[in-house]
Amino acid sequence: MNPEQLIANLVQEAVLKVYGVEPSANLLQTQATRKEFEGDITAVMFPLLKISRKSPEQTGEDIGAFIKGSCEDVENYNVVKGFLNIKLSDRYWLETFKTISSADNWGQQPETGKSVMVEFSSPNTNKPLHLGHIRNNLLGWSVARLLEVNGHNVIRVNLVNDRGIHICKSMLAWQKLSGKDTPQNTGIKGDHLVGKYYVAFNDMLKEQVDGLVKSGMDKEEAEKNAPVLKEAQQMLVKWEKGEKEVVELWKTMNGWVYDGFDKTYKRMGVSFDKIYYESNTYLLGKALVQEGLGKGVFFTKDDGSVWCDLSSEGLDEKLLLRADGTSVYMTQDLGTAHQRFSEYKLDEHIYVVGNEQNYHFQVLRLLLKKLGFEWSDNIYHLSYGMVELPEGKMKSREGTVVDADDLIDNMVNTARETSLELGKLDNMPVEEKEHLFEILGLGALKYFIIKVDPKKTMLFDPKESIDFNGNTGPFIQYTHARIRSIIRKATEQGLMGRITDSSLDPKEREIIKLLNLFPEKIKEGGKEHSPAVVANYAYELAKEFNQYYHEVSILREEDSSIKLQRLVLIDKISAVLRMAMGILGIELPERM
RNA sequence: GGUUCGGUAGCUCAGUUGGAUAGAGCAACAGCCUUCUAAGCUGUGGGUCUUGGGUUCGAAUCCCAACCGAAUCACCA
Repeated sequence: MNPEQLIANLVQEAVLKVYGVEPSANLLQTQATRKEFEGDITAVMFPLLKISRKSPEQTGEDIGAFIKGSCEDVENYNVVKGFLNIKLSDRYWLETFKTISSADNWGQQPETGKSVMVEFSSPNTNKPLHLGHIRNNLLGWSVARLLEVNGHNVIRVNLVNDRGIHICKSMLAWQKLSGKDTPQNTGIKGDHLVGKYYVAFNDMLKEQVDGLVKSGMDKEEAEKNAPVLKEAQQMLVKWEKGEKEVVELWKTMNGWVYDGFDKTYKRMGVSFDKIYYESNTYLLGKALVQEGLGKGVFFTKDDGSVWCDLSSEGLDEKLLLRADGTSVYMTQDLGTAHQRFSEYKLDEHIYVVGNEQNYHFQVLRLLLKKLGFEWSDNIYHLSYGMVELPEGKMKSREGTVVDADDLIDNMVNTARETSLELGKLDNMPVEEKEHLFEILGLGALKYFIIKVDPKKTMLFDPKESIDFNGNTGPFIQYTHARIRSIIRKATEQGLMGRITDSSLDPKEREIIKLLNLFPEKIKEGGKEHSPAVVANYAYELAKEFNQYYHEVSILREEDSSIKLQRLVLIDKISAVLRMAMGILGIELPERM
C-alpha cells in the first residue's frame, strides 16, 4: 500500500480509538517528511485538534504512541510542533522495493480502453521547421507517450497546412528565379529549398513596394498592389480552380518539403499515425454551419456572411462563412473535430498548439457546445508559450528564427567536441560514437525544452542549452551510463541476483521512496498534460543516484548480500530512468 | 478596453490536495580524481516569492485589487 495512504488509515483508526470520533477524510493530511527531520511520512495534527481538544504536541504524542503499538511497520515516531513524523521499518521499505523491482515496466498502467487523439506539429509547407516547432513536437510526443503509459490508446496526428497564399509565394518565386532547381540537383534539403524561395519572394515584394513608395504611392497601398503579390493571388485562384500546371508544381514542391520534414521528424524521433492535409479538409464544416443556422445559434448578416454572437460569453462576434460562402479556419476546425470524433470514437482530443491560438480554441469549444456536441468538453488545448531568444523574439521576417535542423546539428557538434575533449571514448567504434553524439546532442536539446512548464514563455539561450553540467539531459544520460557500467561488471562477476533482506542506508531509503513515487508522478503529468513533471523527476532520481554513488561502494563491499541489494537497486534506477526519459523521447546510452 | 496566461536568488527554472527554516542548476568562491566513469560529489555566499489587502492555526500556493510583462480580440491559418 502507498505509504501515505497507510499512515492516513492508521491515524484514522487512532483518532477513533483514542478520541472516540471518526475523522472525515479531509482531516487526515499526510506528506513526505522533510529531509531535516527523522521519519518517512508526516501526519499533520492541526486539522485534528478540534477532535482531540488538546495541544498539537499532545495530539501527536497520543496518535504516535497508538499507531506505533498497532502497526509493526511503524518503527518509530517523533513530534515536532504539530507534525507527527513516522518512521517506517526497513522491512516495509524492502517489501515496497520488492514490488517495484518485480514489475517489468514500473509505472505502466493497465489498459483503460480510452482513445485519445493528440494533434501536434502542424507545420506550413512554405518553410522549414523552427525552434517553435521543436517545442511543439517534443510536447506532443511526450504527452502522447504519457497518455500511453497511463493506459490509453493514443492516435498521433499532424495537420499540415499545405494550401493558401503562402505556398503560392514560394512557388511563384521558384518559377521566376529558377524554374529548375530541385533538392537533387542543388543538394539542398527540400524544405530548406522551398523556404529559400519563400524568403526570396518577400525580398522581391519588399523591393517592389519600396519602388512604388518612391514613385509616390502610399505604403499601405503599395503593399496591396505590388505586382508579385497580385501574381501570387492569381496563382492561388488557379490552384483553387485546379489548373493542371499550378497543381503539378504545388505537388512537386510540397513533395520536396515532405521529404525534408520526414528527415527532421525522424531525427527528432517523432512520427504520426495519420497526417491530415488542409487541402483535403478545408471545405469541412460548412454543413455544421448550416446546422447551426437551423438551430438558431448562428445568424446571417446583410451581406450574407454567417456569424456567431459570443458577446454573452464576454467574447466578440465570430465569422464562420464569408459573404461569398467560403469558409475560414474556424469553419474547418469545427468540421475536422466533428469528423475525428465520429470516425475514431474519441474520448479525448488534445491539440498541441501555441498560446497565440488560445482565443481560437476557446471559441472552438464554445461553438461546438452551442451546436450541442457533448464531446465539446473533451477537447483540450495544450497551449504552450513562445520560445524566446536572448536577443528578443523570433520573427521569421527579420530572419531571427532558429532553424530546427541547424540547431540540432549544432547541438550534436557540441556534444562531439565536448566528448572528444573529455577523451573517454577512445576505444569506442566510430559508428557507436556518432550515435552517442547524436543522442547526447538531442538529449540536451529535448531535456532543456521539456523541463520547463509548457504554458510559460521560455528563454532559449543556445550557450546555456549546450552546457552539459547540472540539470541537463546529458547529466541523466551520464548517470545511466555509469549505472550500466557497474551492472556490466557485476554481471561479468556473476553477482546479479535477487534482493536479500538486510538493513537500509538512509540514502537507499530515499531512493526507494523516490522510485515508489514514479507512478504517481506520471499520472499527475498525464492529468496536467505536463511532461515537465517527468523531466524534473528524472533529474531528481539521477541526482540521488550520484550522491549514493559517492557515499557507498557498490561492487567493493565485503558483505556480498549488501552488494546484491545495491545492485538490484541501481539496476532499477536505470530502468526507471529509461522509462521516464523514454516518455520524453530521450535515449539513454549504455556507455559514454 | 475585453479575454487568456505569466511575475520565485544576478541568470535559467522547480516548488505536490494550503503545512515545518522556499529548492535545484548556471555564474562566484573553497575543497575532493592510486578506489565501481570527475559530463560527478561536498561546502560557502546569494530571497520583501512584484505590491497591498483578505480568508485561517498556517499562504509562494486560495480570493480581491493594483502594478509589470506576454499572447490574442482578422473576411490569415
